[in-house]
Amino acid sequence: MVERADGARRNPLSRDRILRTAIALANQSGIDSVSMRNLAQELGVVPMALYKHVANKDELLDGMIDVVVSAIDPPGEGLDWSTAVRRRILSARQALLGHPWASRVIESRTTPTPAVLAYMDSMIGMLLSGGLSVDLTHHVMHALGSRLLGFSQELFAPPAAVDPDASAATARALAGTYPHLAKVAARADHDEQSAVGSRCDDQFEFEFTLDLLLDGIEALRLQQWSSRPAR
Amino acid sequence: MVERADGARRNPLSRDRILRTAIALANQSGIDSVSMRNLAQELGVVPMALYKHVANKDELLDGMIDVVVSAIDPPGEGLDWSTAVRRRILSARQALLGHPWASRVIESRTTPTPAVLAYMDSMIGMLLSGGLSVDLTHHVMHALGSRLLGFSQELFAPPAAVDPDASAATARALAGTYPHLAKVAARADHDEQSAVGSRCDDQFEFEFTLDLLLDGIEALRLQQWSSRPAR
DNA sequence: ACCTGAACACCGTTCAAGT
DNA sequence: ACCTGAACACCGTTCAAGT
Repeated sequence: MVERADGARRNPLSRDRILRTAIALANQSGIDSVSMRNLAQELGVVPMALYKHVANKDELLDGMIDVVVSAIDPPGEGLDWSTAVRRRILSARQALLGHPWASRVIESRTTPTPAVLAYMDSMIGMLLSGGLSVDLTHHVMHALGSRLLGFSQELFAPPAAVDPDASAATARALAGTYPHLAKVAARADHDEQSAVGSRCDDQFEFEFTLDLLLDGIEALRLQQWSSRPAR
Repeated sequence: MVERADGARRNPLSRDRILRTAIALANQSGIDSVSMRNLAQELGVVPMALYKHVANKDELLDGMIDVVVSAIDPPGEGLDWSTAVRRRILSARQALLGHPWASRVIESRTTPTPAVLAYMDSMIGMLLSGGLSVDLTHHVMHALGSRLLGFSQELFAPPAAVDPDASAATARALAGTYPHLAKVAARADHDEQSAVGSRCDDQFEFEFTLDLLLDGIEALRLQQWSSRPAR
């Protein structure tokens, strides 16, 4: 048989190539299309070939997460704690924005991956060196929660692009059943002169909430707040 | 054939019975065990029998959510907005606490269910009648996000009960790689005199964050904050 | 020793055959 | 008209057979 330039030969399978292909596949076709079988086909190999580089699907998902999380900027230098944390969280948000599957996958893990642990450790370091007590830092980590990684924690995924006519009709119908909701949605729509798609400025909402939390935390730090009575 | 007391006869299949069984199954064995086939077996019917009462699995999940969300207390009367919202969110948290699968399922839906929409509408009503502007209310709904339904938005599920010896060993190992994390975790552990299981008081953390947000929002209301310049 | 096809135990859902 | 067994197109993973 002639030594033809088959993909496997020119581009041997590796954990790195598997992860990069899996991420590209998830970005393009959604996380549900990342099955071992489908991914193998994408790579031009038999499904079982993947199992030499990843133990199982969970390890594949962990690896995908670590690639994404590792792309978050390192802490900035010479900033007050609040600005430094703010910038880093916004960087995390940017890192995750191109990988809409990532937040769901991260949340589904029962055990944090190394890159996530390293990120959390670094974040805690920023808080401590910013003058927050160990006690306050602990509660702040809980309060920021998944927002640390840039999750918006909104309740619903942005509704896919909708037919304007249909959405106008349903909007009218909804206004009858959910008058308060319609009132707020109408206001938001009006301001952005969109039809009824209820397009919110996600970046604004994210920063609004983040600042609400950071400002509250800074106030607690200034008053030397503690979750336990001083002795 | 004798008229025997078979389950199907005494207890005919209905949408309600399907939903209640599905919820019980999810509570007991986890949401992954709620498959159409498994659920059917639990009910003593053939899988296809379910499809007469629910269109498909998505509709089943929507139904399960609505049952849980409908159990949240209605708004209290005669309270200031902040207290009323606080109580209701804590009630939502209680309602969801017995259904650990619910938050993940709610987040996985692309379209909100009727009960969730009704809850959100009611919450918006509470904010508006509490004196928040439509503009502020809009941003507050984003800021509270899934917390409105009692989600803690923590990053990782509580680690399942761990072997103390093993966890002590890994804790020492982790302390080397993640020193800041270990410092905060050790402090939290010490205070609760637990071993190294890192048992946090989830209720305290939830209320801490909720109050951080509500206090910040009340301050914005008092200063008549607006996301746009007054004209 | 390495690789992989077939198999196992699942899934949600369709569809045609049976009553 | 109603019900349901078999089938379809998947899944992650095991395992034994082939090289």
